[in-house]
Amino acid sequence: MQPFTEQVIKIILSIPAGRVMSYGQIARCAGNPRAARQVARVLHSLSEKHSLPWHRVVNAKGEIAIKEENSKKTQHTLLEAEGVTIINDRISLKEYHYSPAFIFEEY
DNA sequence: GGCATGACTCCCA
DNA sequence: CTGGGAGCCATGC
Repeated sequence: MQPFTEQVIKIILSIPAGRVMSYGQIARCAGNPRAARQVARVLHSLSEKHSLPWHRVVNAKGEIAIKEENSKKTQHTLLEAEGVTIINDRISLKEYHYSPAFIFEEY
């Protein structure tokens, strides 16, 4: 067993360029379907320290979840640079949603 | 142990 | 489409 936070970090690191995952799905893959908020919290506090590809993480609607305009713009730019098309600040989850080959079970 | 925090999600008006 | 409200729970002080 590993801390939920580490599971989350590993999953985020496993997201390939040009793909995105929602907070909810990351939480599910970490074995905790209702921990979407914890995922958010992890990013809020650890993204910079761990150099995580947080720009590949969006909310359930495929929109950029971050509030700060500056970072939001950065994420938008980074995603398009990886080939993700963003229409009306919305990403087509059908096309870009990523399902990891592994999944952490309940621990 | 208690309490606040959080870049969420789901549901309904 | 927007907005509000409830549920959710790991983490840190």
